[in-house]
Formats: sequence, C-alpha cells, structure tokens
Amino acid sequence: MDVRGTVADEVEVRSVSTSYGESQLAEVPLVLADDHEPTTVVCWNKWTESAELLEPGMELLVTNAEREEYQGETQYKTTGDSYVVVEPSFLVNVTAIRNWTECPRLYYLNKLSGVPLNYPVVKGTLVHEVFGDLLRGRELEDSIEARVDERGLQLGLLGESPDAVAEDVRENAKAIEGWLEQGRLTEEDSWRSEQLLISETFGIRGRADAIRRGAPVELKTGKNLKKEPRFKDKVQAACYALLLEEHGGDVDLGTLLYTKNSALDRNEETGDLTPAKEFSMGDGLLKYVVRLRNEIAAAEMAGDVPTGYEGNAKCEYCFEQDTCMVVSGRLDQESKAGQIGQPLPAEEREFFERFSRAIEEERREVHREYAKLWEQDAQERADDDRAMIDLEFEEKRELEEGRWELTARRTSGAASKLREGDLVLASDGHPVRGQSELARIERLDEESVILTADEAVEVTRLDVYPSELTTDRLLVALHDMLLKGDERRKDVLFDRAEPEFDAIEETFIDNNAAQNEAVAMAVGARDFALIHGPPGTGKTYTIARAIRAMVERGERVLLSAFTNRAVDNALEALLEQLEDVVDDDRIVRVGSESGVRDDMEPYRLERAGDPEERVAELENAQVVAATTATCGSRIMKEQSFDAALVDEAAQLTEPGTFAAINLAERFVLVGDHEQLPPVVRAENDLTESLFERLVDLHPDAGVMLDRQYRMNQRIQVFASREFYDGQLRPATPEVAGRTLDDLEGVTRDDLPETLRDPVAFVDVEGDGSRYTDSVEAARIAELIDTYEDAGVDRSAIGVIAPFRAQVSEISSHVPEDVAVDTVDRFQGSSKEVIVVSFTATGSLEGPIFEDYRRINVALTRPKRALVLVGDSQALGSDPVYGRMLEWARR
DNA sequence: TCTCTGCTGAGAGGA
Repeated sequence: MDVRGTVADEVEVRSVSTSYGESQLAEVPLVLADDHEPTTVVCWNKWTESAELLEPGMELLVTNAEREEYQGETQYKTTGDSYVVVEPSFLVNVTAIRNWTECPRLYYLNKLSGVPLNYPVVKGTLVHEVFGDLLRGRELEDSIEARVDERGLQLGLLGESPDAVAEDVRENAKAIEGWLEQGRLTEEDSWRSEQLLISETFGIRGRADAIRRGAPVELKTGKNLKKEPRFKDKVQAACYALLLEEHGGDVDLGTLLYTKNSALDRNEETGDLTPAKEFSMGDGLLKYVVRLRNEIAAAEMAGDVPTGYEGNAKCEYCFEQDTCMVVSGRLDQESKAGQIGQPLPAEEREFFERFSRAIEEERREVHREYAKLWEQDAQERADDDRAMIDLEFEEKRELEEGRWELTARRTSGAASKLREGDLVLASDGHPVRGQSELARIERLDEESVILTADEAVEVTRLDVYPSELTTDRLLVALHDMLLKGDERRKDVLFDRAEPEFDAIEETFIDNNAAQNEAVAMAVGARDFALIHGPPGTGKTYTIARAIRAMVERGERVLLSAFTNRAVDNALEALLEQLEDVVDDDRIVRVGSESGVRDDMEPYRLERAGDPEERVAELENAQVVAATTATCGSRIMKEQSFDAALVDEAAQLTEPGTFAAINLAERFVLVGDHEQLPPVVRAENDLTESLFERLVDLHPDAGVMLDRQYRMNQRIQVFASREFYDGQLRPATPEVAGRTLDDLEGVTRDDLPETLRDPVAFVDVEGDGSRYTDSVEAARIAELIDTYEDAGVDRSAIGVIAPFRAQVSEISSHVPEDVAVDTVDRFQGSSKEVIVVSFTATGSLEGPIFEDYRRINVALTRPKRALVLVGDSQALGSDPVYGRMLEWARR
C-alpha cells in the first residue's frame, strides 16, 4: 500500500541489529492524508538518507509500504519494493537531477545565471531535432536543412554559416542513421520519439529523446571513448526509466547513443567505438535516482544553497568553476571551489537573498499548478478555466515534418483560459495518467480546436501547461543586476548616490509643460528618469516623443513593458513619431507570432532564415520593442542599448524591470503606482515595483504628468482628490466639458434625469451572493438599453466588475458588442460610457475591495459618463467607498 | 473561488 502524509515532527535515525546484521532505520512521525493523529513510518537502510532530509511540514510518500504492529501501535515500514518520495508534488526536471549528480552547486548555478548562447549547445539541440525527425520518418537532408534554417537568428548571433553547421550536424546524424538502420532490422523494434513524461509518484518530469521497445534511448552529441556510459548519462536514462515505469512499462535496459563515436569505426572485438552503449538498469540505480531527486526537492523546500561539498565532483574539471567562484565570492557563499573577488555590500546581499527567496516562492506556486494536473479532477480543472474537457477527437493529419495536426470538436461552449498559440497538454482523457503530449494550439474557435504535436494523441482534453520560464528569467535578471551590474547603477538604486541629469534646453512638446519636462528628463538622464502618468495623461505619447528625441540623437533604444499589449500600444504611438525619422526596417519587434498584435507583425523579427540577414535585422535596429520576459531571452541578452524605456512599470516586479534595464546604459520608467501593482502568486517582496520604490527614493528624478485628456471634469474629481493630491486636471476646457451630447446622434435629454449628470449612482440592493449579483446584472442590462435608446453606440459602452463570475453573469445579460471585463483587464483602456458593478451586498468583504488602487482604475476608464451600480449600504461601510458614494450622489 | 500575464519547453554540451 502507499502511505502519504505530512511530517509532524523531527525524524529519528538509529542503528539496529537485525538477523541480517546492522541496519539503519529512520522513524518518521507522519500525519496521514485523512487522519489527525500522527503515525510512525519506518524507512529502512538507504531510505534513511531521504528521511533525514525531512522537516516538519513536508509531504512524504512511501510506496509499497507494509502495515505492522509494533509495541501495541500500528505503524508502517518500507519494503524491498518501496520508494520513499520527499515532497512528491514538487516536479523535478530530469536534467536537474543529471546536474545535481555531477554537483549540486552546478544545479544552483544553472538556475541562477542561465546557460548563455553557445555553439556546442545549439549544435546539440539541432542534432536532437534531426534525430527526432529521422525517427518520425523524415529524410535526413530535408531535416537538416529545415532545422538549421529554423535557428537562423541564433546561428547568426554565433557567427556561424548555415553550410558549416549543416555539415557538422550531418556528421553526427550519419552515426545515428547508420545505427538506426541496424536497429530497424529487428522486427520487434518499435520506436517513439521525444515524449514528455510526468510522474506524479516520483515527482519527476522530463522528455525522453526516444523510446525503443519500451526502453529509453538517450542521445549525446559528444564522444565517449570509454567502454561504459558516463554515470550522469546513466542517471538521466534511469530517470526516464522511472517515468516509463509509472506509465505501465517495465524497464531494465537503457541505451546511450554517443554520436561522435562513428558506427563505421566500430571495433568488433571491444565494441568501444560503437555509438550505442547499452546498459542494464537495476533496482538499485532507480532507487538511487529517487534519492537524488529527494535531495533536490528537500533543498528547494528549505531554500538551501548548495556548496558543492555535497557531492564528490572535482572542481578543477568543472567548466563552471569560474562562475562558481565568482558567485560565491560576490555573495559570500561557502563553496568547494573557493571564492574570488570582493563580496557585495551587505545591503545588496540582503536584497539578493530577499528577492531570490521571493522568486523561489513564486516558483513553488507554479509547482502547485503542476500538482493540480493530477490532484484535481477534470471537472474542477474545467471550472477553474484550466482545462478544456469534453472534446471529441475528429481527425489527425500527418504534416510533412512528421509532426501531426490534430483536430477536435468542442461539445460545450465553456469558457477557458486557453488561447491560440498556447502550449498545452493534449491527452486522451488524463494529462498525466493517460496518453498525453505537449501540443500547441494553432486555431481555436467556438466549434473546434486545431493542435500540432509530435505524436498523434487522440485528444479529448486539453490542460494548461504551467511554465517556470518567467520565474527562471526573474532569477537570472536579479543575478545579472547584482553580480554583473554596473557599480554606478547600483549606487543610485541602493541610494548611495543621487541620479544625475544633463540640462536639456530644447522644447519637445509646446502645449503641455509636464510632458515636455518629462521628455527633457528622459533625454537628459544620465542614470534614470521616472515619468508618473495618471490615467489619460498621454504617457504613451510622451514615451514615443522621448524615444524620437533619443533616436534623433543617434541613440539605440529598447522599448519594453510587461505585457505584449502594452508593448504594441507603445510601439504604435512610436511608429507615428518615427515616420520621417527612421526607416521602418530599423524598428524591430521581438516576440512570438501569437504574442505580437497582427498589425505589428511586419516589424516582428523572424527567427528562421539566413543567419547573416536575421542578425543584421536585429543589430541594425535602432529601436527594439519586446516584453520584459523576452528581454531575458538568450537572444535579447546579447543586445545592448543606450536607453531602455519601460512602460507600465508600476505593474512590474523589481527583477522583472531589471530584465529590461540590464540591457541599457540608462533607463526611463513610466507608470502609475496608484493603479494596479504587479501580479504575483505568492505574498512577498515582489509586490512593490521598482518604479514605486524609486519614486519614493528619488522624487526629484521624476515628473508627474498632470493634465488628463480623457475624462469630463466631474468624473476625474474623485480620483484626482483621492489618489493624486488634487493635482490631476483636465488638459483643456474641451476635455473638462465633454459630455455625451458631443457624440453624434446622442441627446442627453433622452436619458432619464438621474443619468444626465456625467457621474450617476444606481442603488441596487443586490441578491446577496458572494461573487455574482444577478440583480445588479439585470439592472445593468436595462441601463445599457437606456443608453442605446438615447443614441449611444453599444461599442462605446464598457462594463467593469470585480469578479470574473460577475463578468460572465453580466455578459449573459447584455449584447455581445458591449465590452464586459474585470477591473484588472480594463486597465489601460477607456470607453465613452463606463458602468461599474460592485457586486457586494450588505458589506464590502473580501480582499478585492481592500486594494483601493482597483477603484482608481475602474473610475478613470470613462470619458463622458460613469454609472456606479451597487448597494449603498455596503459601499458606505468603508471610508474610501463612502466618499466615492458622496461624490457620485452629489 | 479575488484579481492574472508572461513564455514553446526540457535539454542542449564542453574534457
């Protein structure tokens, strides 16, 4: 039986004499899943190593345990078939285990500083791709040509020519092909290429290069002259064996394919140079691998930093020795390799530790998402918008690259988070236990979904595949800023120096003093400048104007923001400014096809193609626009800029901002910390943006844009008073006096008297539910009819609600062309008429109402009319909402 | 059940 529970207390380890001699045992006090009293689980012999890693609060799983009575108590013990798994829901990558065997610190360094772009790695990847293609039946030359072409940009950055790379790959691939030919002679050979496997039992995930007759085949591009495979390679193959066992296999053999060992050179007698080395995988190896995996899971939970003393690796052979010494020197960490250089000032080390802890907390939240793949049932996942269930498999079509196009019909119109371009787990019923494969959503509409995948899964369900990519990049950005960052930059960020400015006399914008000053500060900043842009104050225009001024001075500029939408918006305004200043082909948008808005596609940098051409496109670009996540990619990290402008900077975490500003000499942050803060999963230090911290630290380095071009005066009064010290004012009399009467075909006199004022309040008692309110929704539907009757176009109306549930409730009551969305998603846009649904009866309970920045966003979306719909009693119970009520009812 | 966007990902190798 399997025993699973939470560790209740310290683990005791001792030695006992048994009939087999001296044995080790560990007694783990464990509270079982549906129990309250702790019971004891005894882990015998080697499993004591894993048991010793446990701390109270950690999860533990023991498979094939046996129940026994000991001194009158029921307890459990490991048997010969048991596995002991620490924190089973923490999925560890196979490559992490491989790194960890070599040296635990290598695993840490890889996470911290990432793997830079280098040719051996790219070549290795190419050879793997070609190997996969060969297994799927693609022609060798065909595959090489296509795969080399796909990596044009990367190869260009490395200065490689396509022909030389192709030749290089061909050499490795020849060995594979020769070996494959031999393999194909055997009748019972069955092949499967690259499969993503997840084990919920062992907490491991990985992608096997190939599976032959149910056993893993691992491809290595390097040479191995020894008779035996390398130990770490065996460990890697053993990981895949564990994954396959969980999926019903019974694996006792592994194959390692060293492609530099040519099949033709093979020495018949010793077999030394054969590319393929087969080895048998015993129980001992598999259990060893699980113990290694346990070490990683426990270290991640405890937040330990490995020193390198844990393993017996020799530092003098290690390629990461220098990095290792620098990191331990700068952060004053203990390490086997020793330290080089001066430690960072204490405050910087403290900052690094605080933020890396926060990022690791975020990572654990992502891992919780993985665990939900098997811990929640299909319906729960669907209700959570994390899965699309009830699909009907329709057809599979083989694509020329040997990949598959899969089509499924949607049988229910249920909403979901899944969108075109997303990477998903496509399965025939269960994302982990069933047949499943990573797939990309190519097309998605109400009726059907079209996917592409390496294998032809008969798909009936799609699950969101959580990604650690952003957390990985945050950690690297933090590392780069603190360990590699410019000293002057850190002096100003850590308040050891004041930011400096060159005086700029030029006038850039002649009808708005604050905007003009903002541009002058952005252009003249030697370190950084901050532009505080409340709603409707033209910050996008100001950014565009500032970038134009920089470009005119011959500078190279990076334009970034957290979301693709913000990047594209800013780029759109910029294109207008740069029309006669820079050639179109010197403006480049870096990002994925699905992320970049269609009208910006002409500017998007293609990754495939001729290396020289691709790299020239990027390097000749005077303006590059990309999300901050993309700024952390290997390609962008090779780029450098004179200035980085970051829009919506108040919505970015500090490390997120670093990813962009690390690439530039100086930077300009533009945002509004009185609107919504960064989205983070865990409660931690990431919730305050660098923008906000710098505004507090160096108020003189910034300007607030104080003229708004959006709202009627009556509408903006409350937000101005409550959030901007009364500083925010209409830019022109036209703005101040705008009403619905200005719109073609609209007469305010056709509205009921209560709605003629630009701000109105509609008191609705509500239905008392928690996250929806059908009474409010019905009332809102009536209001929309009323506005329509007065001549207002439906597309000019927006409805904002705090909860997603209420958004769908309202959506079902109102016509389709009325935009209904959450506050969070409305940020950044505006409408002529905005109706706000507060969805609260009696009192204002719940965290959503606690952050007042959310009402600032909601109330500053309209241009000409704002209608608040809610229960006056509930709203009156909070001072800020109460003042809002007074203002609205005036 | 509070809100939620990023991103191909997992692995690629050098003695």
